[in-house]
Amino acid sequence: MEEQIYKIDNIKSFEPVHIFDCGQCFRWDAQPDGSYTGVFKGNVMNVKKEGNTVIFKGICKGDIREICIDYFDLERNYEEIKEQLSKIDNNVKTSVVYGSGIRILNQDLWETIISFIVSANNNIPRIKGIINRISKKYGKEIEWNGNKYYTFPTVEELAKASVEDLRALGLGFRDVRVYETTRKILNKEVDLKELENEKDTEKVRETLLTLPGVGPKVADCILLFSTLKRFEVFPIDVWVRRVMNDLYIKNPDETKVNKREIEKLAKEKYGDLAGLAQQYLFYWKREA
DNA sequence: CCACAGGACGGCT
DNA sequence: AGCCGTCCTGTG
Repeated sequence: MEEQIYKIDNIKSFEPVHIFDCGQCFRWDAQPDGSYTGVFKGNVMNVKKEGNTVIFKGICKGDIREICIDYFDLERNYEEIKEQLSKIDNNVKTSVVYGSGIRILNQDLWETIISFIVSANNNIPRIKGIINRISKKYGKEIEWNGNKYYTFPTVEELAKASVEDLRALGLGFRDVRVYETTRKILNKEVDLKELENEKDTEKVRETLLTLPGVGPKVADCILLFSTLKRFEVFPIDVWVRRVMNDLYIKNPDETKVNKREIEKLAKEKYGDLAGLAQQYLFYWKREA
């Protein structure tokens, strides 16, 4: 396949470091020149920002422009979203300025499910290592500029892995969860196509929760960070709990803060933009 | 040696 | 329902 290039001048609300380091994805790596290279949906791509221009370059399965518009959520008006969020309070306003170039990626549902099952009680370097090893062993190889990249395996490809195979890749106790979830999706006990067409968010969440390894937090991450694109959900992890407690609740012991209290607060304050608010707050608090 | 990391799960009250 | 110990592994 031929390399393609797509360039956007005068782009707004697009900062590679914000997008790839705000915790939504695991397959993008910073390059020595400050650009990022990643593999998604069978494509290999490099993203570089020079001034107000973004250059997308890569080996794509279709038209690079259409692929980027979809994956990087380019048709959504983040300027307007940030303006709305800034009106809520000064905390959110500060976080929005801090992570002004964040965008929520349109990631493959299947890959997002497995990735966030792997993320449970885990740290980012190790999560990335595990997903890379899974891809190298069960995905397809793509060569570009003398480097080899590996697509995230399809359901059928990953179904070839036994529990022992997964354990050998370093998944730890998550091996059985990934194995069983793969089986459930393979035999259509959970049909991902149907899930993508389901309008009712609560129904989608309930279905996700039937997958081994998918609890409340992982389900919300899948709802927000995949093609399901539910911007109203508010994934609560230790960092978000910490932020919400520091900013609003102010309980001396943050581990005692009730999760439902945080959910209620997020819904009241952020409404349908709760997921986006979560991303700005998370990035702000974790980096600063 | 120990704590901890972007939780889930099962077995208790 | 809520609480709590345990689950693999690498890093400090």
